[in-house]
Amino acid sequence: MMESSKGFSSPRSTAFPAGLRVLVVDDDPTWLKILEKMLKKCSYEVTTCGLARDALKLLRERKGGYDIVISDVNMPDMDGFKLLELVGLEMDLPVIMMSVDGETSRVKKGVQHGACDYLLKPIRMKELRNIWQHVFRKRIHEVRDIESHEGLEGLQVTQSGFDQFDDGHFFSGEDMLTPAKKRKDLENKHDEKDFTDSSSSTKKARVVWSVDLHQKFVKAVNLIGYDRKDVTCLVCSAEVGPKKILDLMNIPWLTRENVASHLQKYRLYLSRLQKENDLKISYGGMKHSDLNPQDAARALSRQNSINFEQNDATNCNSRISGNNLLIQNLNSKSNEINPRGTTITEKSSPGISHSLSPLEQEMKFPAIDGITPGSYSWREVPEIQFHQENAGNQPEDCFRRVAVPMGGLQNHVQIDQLLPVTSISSKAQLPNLIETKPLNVDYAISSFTQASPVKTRIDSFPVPTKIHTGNQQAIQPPSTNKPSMESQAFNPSCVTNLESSQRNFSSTTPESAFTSPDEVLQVGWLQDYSTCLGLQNIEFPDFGDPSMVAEVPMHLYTALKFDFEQLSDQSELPVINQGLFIA
DNA sequence: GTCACAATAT
DNA sequence: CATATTGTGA
Repeated sequence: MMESSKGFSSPRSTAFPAGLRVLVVDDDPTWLKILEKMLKKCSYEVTTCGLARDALKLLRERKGGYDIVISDVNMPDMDGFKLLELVGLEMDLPVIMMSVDGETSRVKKGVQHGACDYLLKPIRMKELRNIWQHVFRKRIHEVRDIESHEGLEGLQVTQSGFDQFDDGHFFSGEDMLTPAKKRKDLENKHDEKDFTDSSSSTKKARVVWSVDLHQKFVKAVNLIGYDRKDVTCLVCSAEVGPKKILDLMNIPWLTRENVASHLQKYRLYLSRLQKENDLKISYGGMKHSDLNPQDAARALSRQNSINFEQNDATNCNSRISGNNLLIQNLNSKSNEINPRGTTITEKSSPGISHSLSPLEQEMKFPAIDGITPGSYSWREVPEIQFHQENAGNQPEDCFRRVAVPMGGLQNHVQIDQLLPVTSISSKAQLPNLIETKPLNVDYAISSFTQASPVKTRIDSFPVPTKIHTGNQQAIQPPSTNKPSMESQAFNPSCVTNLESSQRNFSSTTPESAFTSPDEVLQVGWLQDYSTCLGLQNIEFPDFGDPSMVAEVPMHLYTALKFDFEQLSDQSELPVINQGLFIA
């Protein structure tokens, strides 16, 4: 820290870039001279060094005596990369590498291993003039890190995996396949613990509103307005505030802001639904205007807690079923349909004209909407799956198996930096596998395996008993990482169990249940809290994870869509209609 | 480029 | 606390 602070703070007199203390290392005296001259022209404070060894010595002796290092790659006494490594480990200074050739692999290597820049000789003034940016950038990161120092510790768990390179083998012969975009460095061991760590820990963990988490959220809301008749209303009313919800949810790591954000999204979602409903209704001819729906809802009275679920369930069905219908409606009755709130409105959809477009989109994807990563319907997942099962969709089947592993991964918090390469690869692979080789589950799984561990998500989802042995951790702080999931993920038995459990479920509740609107409602009801939630969590954990569901191939969605259309057709969600907020 | 989401700003 | 804006990943 000392070093960083003194950084450019010392030359207070001059504007920041000026006085930047640069250490230049190059075995070629000529270049050394040239660089020195150029750098001085930039008003930098220059120190030159013909030997990497000496440079290192200087750096060690005067910790914090330099702001940045510029080093040639090819040097007799020590490989430039080695110097880079040591500097990175010991003082975490920005290092710029340079060489005459721009061989890609070499540049790559330099950057991968922490060089903040790689310059090719001949070096021009303008390149040097700007090097201060690296110091500045680092500085900024430091500040950020300090500020957001909080709970991240636990999160860093998986970190880059690069951490333990401090021993010499840092640079093995070839390039490492994983481009560490940012150099994560070394432990702060050595005295100077500068919390600097600049590059890495920069990002904050994002809260992922998994189904599970959302359920807690909903529950909390219901608790607040127990006597309310209509949840939608409730949610949108002021008495529900984020603070209260947060308290009721009782999830330590969650912040009020998190809840507020989610609430906002949820409200938006509800309002959107309402609109859809209205449209549908009017289209259907039943001038809606009221009642039945309300009454029904009222009947639920004290169970309004359930309303939520109900609503959701219903909505979901309607939405799904509606697709085509709705769209048509829109076209004919474009009325007030101003789809979403202002925010979203702006997003006029492509091709389609006027106000319809936005809505159209919604309608178009509703089915997907719920499944889409991050979007998860507020509760319909299980049903969808259901139909899939019935449909006996091949790919689906496969998909499910593959997906299972992830079910346990429900994550509430996600660390951005980690995902990069791996997560991508896994995603890329899965779909293909599913589609092309439906039967080759093993293959899929295995490949998945490789990817998944890296995927850094914090597992916290109460996994189905059958699959996972009990749900030890209902909610847990981001800090916990569950290695267990890995093993679980690939345990074949999991798959089997899950499947059977699903079967059971299906037999219990025949698809017919979904045929009529009422029934839909009932089902939703039945399931309500204990049941519904239970089922969701226990029976269909895999579907609980949005990310996983996301892997479902498009055609599947399509298929589903149809199913639902037939099943619930005009079903109007009684409950939903209720005065959704604001209206 | 678009979209949804969550974070953050107002 | 509500709502608008921004940043980000897909």
